[in-house]
Amino acid sequence: MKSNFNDKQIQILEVAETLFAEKGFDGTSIRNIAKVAKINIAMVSYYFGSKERLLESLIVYRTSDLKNQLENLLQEDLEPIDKINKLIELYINRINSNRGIYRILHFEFTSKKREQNLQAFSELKKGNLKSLETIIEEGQKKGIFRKDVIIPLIAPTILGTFFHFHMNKPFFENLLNLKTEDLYNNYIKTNLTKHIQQTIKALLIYES
Amino acid sequence: MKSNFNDKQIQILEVAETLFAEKGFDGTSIRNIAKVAKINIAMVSYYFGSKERLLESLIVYRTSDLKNQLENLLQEDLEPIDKINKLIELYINRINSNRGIYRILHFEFTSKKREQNLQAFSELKKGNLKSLETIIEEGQKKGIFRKDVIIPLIAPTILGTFFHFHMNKPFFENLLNLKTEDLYNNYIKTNLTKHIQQTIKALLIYES
DNA sequence: AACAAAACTAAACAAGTGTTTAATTTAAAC
DNA sequence: GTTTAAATTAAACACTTGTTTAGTTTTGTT
Repeated sequence: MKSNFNDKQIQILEVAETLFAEKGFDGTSIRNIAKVAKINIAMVSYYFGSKERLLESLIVYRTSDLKNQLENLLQEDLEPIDKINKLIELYINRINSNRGIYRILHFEFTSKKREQNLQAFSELKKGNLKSLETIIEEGQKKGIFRKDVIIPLIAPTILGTFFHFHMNKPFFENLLNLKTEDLYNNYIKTNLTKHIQQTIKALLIYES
Repeated sequence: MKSNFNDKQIQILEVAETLFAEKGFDGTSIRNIAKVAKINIAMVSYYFGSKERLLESLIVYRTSDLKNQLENLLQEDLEPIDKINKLIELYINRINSNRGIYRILHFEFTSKKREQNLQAFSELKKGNLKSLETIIEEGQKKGIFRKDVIIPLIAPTILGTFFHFHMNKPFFENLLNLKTEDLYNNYIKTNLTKHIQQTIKALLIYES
């Protein structure tokens, strides 16, 4: 699918992404965006209509291909537990390399202020949940996964663990001695991902 | 410990808590607070000095007694796994009935804008982690808990799961048919808490 | 009752907000 | 090369922001 945005729009969107992620939607002004993107302040209204619509465009711009990635994973010929592990890796990787937009989604679309624009985002989440459900039910049929787990709560455990870690970045950088950005990213890719995989595996396979 | 705030200050703090939680710090104006609290707009500056200092005061006002609760739990005569379960219950309960301030902490103190005020909050987190560590090491010594878990990542799993659930409240209300506030709260107290306890137990006890 | 400190108020302040306007420059089409 | 549309601009718009000021009212103390 070709992007519907031209170069200038993309330039604005990416500056907006950084600033919204850093200082929040309300904490970022159009003049702020314009200055960093080196454009005139009227260009935001010209291209996107309003600040609010700029945010909507940003979400469309960033979340359009996750669905495909998940569907491809479902088709792969793997054991359920390996699919789960791959799904976790996919999620963490994707969110971690698109921190900006996910931080924004996490922040802006949970406040009462913007409940309306929620629908597209909600559909995305429902689709993701469906994928997870398919994999787990597959494992349950095969007798590998326990059946008394609450599937919709597994997503919060996967994503919540990552987010809570990342939201407290300065705290964990200090605690775990992750002095450079590389060390921090590496810790996420190895230890944190492993921890989440280990947790979900234990939850799904453990028999009391 | 007697509160350092007088009635009027507490009145302002509680209105600020609700509004900050609903619309964020930047999304809430002093005039907004003043209107809801039915006070003059100058009173915020008069009592707290500034909007920023009002936020600081709010955090002090709300997070002063968690430490004691945790220390009492540590002293109780319980099996490690029961202590863990009780700790999870304590956390969820507490955060759930103080949603406002924890939402604010979660939102405002993870952005670059307010990294300075982070210290007191960081100390609180370190203390909490220490408590969790004590319990888990006790279980490991007794041979009940596995030893290859990364303890600092367990807190993100507990708190992150709850937060991610709560941050997506409208989504889960819809998905799980929790039409009233009571149903939603009850789901947290029973199913969500159970899910987290089950997850952590599986993680700590599971042997591959 | 007289005084002083605290509590409270309306008004003003300077600065910043998102958006619109009208004019100008650039690019594309013929 | 002229015409037409798109892109870009500086300036202005009306409004909101956090904070301060200079009073007034209330409260407590002697």
